[in-house]
Amino acid sequence: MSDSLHKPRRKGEQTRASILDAALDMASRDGLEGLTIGSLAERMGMSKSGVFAHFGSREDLQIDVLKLYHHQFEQEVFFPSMREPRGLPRLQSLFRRWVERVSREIASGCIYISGAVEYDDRPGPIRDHLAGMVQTWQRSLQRAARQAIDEGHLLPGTDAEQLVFEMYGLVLALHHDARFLKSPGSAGRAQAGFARLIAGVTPPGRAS
Amino acid sequence: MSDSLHKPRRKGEQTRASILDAALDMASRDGLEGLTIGSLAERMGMSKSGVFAHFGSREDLQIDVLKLYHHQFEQEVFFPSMREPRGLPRLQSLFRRWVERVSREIASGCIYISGAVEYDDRPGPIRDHLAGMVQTWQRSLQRAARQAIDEGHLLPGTDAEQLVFEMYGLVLALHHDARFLKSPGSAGRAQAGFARLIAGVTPPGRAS
DNA sequence: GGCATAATGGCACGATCGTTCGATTTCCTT
DNA sequence: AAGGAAATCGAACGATCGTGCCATTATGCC
Repeated sequence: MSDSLHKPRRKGEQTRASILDAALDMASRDGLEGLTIGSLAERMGMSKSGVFAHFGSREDLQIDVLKLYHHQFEQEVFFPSMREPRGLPRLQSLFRRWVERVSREIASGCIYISGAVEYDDRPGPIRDHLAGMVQTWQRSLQRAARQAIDEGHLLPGTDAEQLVFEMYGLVLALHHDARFLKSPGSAGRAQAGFARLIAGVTPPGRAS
Repeated sequence: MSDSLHKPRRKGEQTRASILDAALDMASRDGLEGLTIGSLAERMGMSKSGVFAHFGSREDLQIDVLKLYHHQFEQEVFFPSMREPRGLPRLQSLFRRWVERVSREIASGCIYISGAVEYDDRPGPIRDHLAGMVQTWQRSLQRAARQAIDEGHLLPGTDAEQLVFEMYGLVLALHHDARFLKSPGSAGRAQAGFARLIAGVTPPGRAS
């Protein structure tokens, strides 16, 4: 489970890593703002100050959780898709892996999505980090879409930003319906929506 | 501003109504869970207990805020659209007024959307009320979509639930990009996405 | 204009929060 | 094995939260 394959020279570093793992899990469930040092310490079987000592402040802890989430997201969604051939295959892989990850996260929750609501009106370093990560992700999708257009996989004149806007909407709807409304089949709906979205901007005569 | 056109016989009723107005505004900004009796009292220029006395508990206050929001949403989006001719015009009116309302709410926020994230893993009466309202709204959209199919405005075999899933996604993306990322032009993207969505399930040869 | 009643304020309680500080235990190196 | 550094604990602080209780003020009817 632990994503820390770094050298655990000191013991404190590996406890810190396992604290971060637990914090990420709790923040996925209750939101970054719902992450509390007391409950985190209780889950770790440590004292509050023992946990606290590993991070300069709660805000630093939250930011570290954010960075860990970003790292996992990259490893699971972004990098594997970048090994797909550029153009439509890569764009499709990005979306498919994204949907698969969010679907698997239904029991816990996606921090990019919950964080967007938690920090949409709460300025500060956490919001800045989060917004930067989300924008990075959206720009990656836009770049893949533009490449698909350049490769001739999608119709010329296709609006890449509009495409990504609607892709993001499909994942948001998936997260909303599956996690909040507990509605089954949402992942399929997201995939179906994406298929129709792509079909609308694909030159005639192609196989998926 | 006050949505209470009810007879303010007692004075307490109208202060209660103005408290609710302020509470709705604050909850739109900071979320239902961020709504605090202390700050609400400060904004009203009252004591905490003075505010508290109007509601049996904070939870009751939150639920009343929810009901007020639901009422306003109905008045502004649902009822006016129901006066449109059944079928595609009504469905389009529902979406257009919905987008317009969420666009106007960008400075404050949509409680249906923020609440979905806040209460996706927090059982209780608030979640139950909220989920009921959202499901009611989705079912209204589905009914309008089915009627549009029955009227022949949309292709037979169109999946109404899939249509509403994607409509909801467009509004979620609008809320996300506009409110969190402060990205301009999101309302236009939502409208464009809806136009494309409808065009895909419309029989050939029609004017909007 | 008095009087019952409603509306509001003042104050305190207990819980929880992030954070600090000093003592104490555990680790790692030589 | 010993000693210094790192890690952890225990207790407390101040702030904020929702809530209960009782006194006080304002309201509206006869």
